[in-house]
Amino acid sequence: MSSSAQKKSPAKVGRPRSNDKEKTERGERILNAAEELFALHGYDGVTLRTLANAASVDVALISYYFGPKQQLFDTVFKRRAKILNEQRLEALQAAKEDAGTAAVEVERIIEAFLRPLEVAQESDDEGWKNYCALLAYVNNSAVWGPLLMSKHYNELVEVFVDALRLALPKSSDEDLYWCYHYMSGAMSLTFANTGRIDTMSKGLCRSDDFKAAYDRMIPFVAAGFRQVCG
Amino acid sequence: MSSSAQKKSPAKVGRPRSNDKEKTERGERILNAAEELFALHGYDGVTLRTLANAASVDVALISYYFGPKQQLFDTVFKRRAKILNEQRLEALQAAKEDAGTAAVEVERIIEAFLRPLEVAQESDDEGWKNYCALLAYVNNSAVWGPLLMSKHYNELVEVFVDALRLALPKSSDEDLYWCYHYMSGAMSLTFANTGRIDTMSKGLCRSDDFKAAYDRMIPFVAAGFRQVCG
DNA sequence: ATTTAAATTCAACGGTTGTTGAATTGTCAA
DNA sequence: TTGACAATTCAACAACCGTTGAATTTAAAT
Repeated sequence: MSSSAQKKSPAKVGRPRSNDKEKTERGERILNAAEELFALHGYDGVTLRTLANAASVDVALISYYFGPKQQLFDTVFKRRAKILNEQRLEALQAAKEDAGTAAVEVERIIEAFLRPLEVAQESDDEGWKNYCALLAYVNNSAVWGPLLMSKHYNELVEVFVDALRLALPKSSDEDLYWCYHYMSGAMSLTFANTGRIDTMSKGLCRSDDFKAAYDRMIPFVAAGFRQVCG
Repeated sequence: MSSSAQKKSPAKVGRPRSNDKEKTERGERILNAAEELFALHGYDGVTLRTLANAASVDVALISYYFGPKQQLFDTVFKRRAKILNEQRLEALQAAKEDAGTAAVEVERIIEAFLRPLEVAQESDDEGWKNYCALLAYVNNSAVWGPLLMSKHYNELVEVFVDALRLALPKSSDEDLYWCYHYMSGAMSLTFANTGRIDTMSKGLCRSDDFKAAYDRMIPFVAAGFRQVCG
């Protein structure tokens, strides 16, 4: 009889046959698992071996595909940023067209900014929920935030602040950016999905009731903008 | 000639003379450095050796004083929670006394909840700024949040939600808790002090201009509460 | 049919991790 | 004075870290 305590499958070496392909490719599986684990434990809380295990892949394959760990993190973060920005810009564009020559209302702008995130978090693709949690981590990190957020989201912010400036003509830019900051914070904590509101409210509210979260968040934020920037 | 590349001081072994005592005791120095490093890099991003170096202390001393790493983290988080809660409850109590038999106004409640944090962040004791950043980290972490936030801050939350319920008698508890959640998020991102608003606003706003942050945050949040819970 | 390249596993590398035990030096009470 | 104990350093532990090179198998190109 062979060696005892044999835990893993035989694991054949070499390039695999192309006919026995898996449902999701290995590269994608690594990114999905990385998304989830980085969001949950942060950059330093995830080891490549844990990740490899979660993705059912050999450790060395991660480096082979994505280079050093930092570069993998970058790739994960970048992956969904483009899609998200497009959806939000599209929503803002639609609001602009509805408004015609008039300035878009504050509520509509906030709606265009936030609602796509509800859609993402409620998506069948579980990965979107993980990505949002990752976004929360990066946004709140003094190490990653300044690099990654600016690089991938500053352009979007400019467009929305421009729209808000038109909707709130009496406001100063200083007021506008601070209010944007509060909105960003409220959004981030919703992303983080920590389950804290569940225990706080003794089960009355649920962290993953995204409809409830965004239906209230949009009027909350809009009223805040009007108050400070009106 | 002795060994070259001698970097550290001689480092005498054994208990030090009690007359050559340092300005801040070693135990306290460890906690201060831990506060700063954990806030900046998260739990897994800090090694005990880095910490020991930052606190000018031998690695083994950390375990000697505070036990395993997790326990140290707990101790750091716990240290300032009590003081902070007391100051906020005091502020709320003062507002209640001003109001007499009437319910306290929303603005005053939010003020009592948030203003002590501005005071803390502006304190001469740099440690308070670090603690706030740590609070942001814990609050946004799905790993630490549920444990530590509930343990040390749930009682305070109850008191403030009770006050808000009185100030907004038409509101449902569900609305109240969600609005509290948005406030908590806006506050957390301000704590995090990532410097992102600086680059976003091209230098117009500064992350560490706490007066500017809280002077706008209080009316922003109050208006949000009124809108959703009015 | 041969060669080249891609995809994979395995084993190892030097370095780092949290933690502990032994040794050392000082304090303080008996 | 002695003895218990507190505070500190040092050295070492096994485990784990990210990364790389060699070997192997298959696919694709010539």
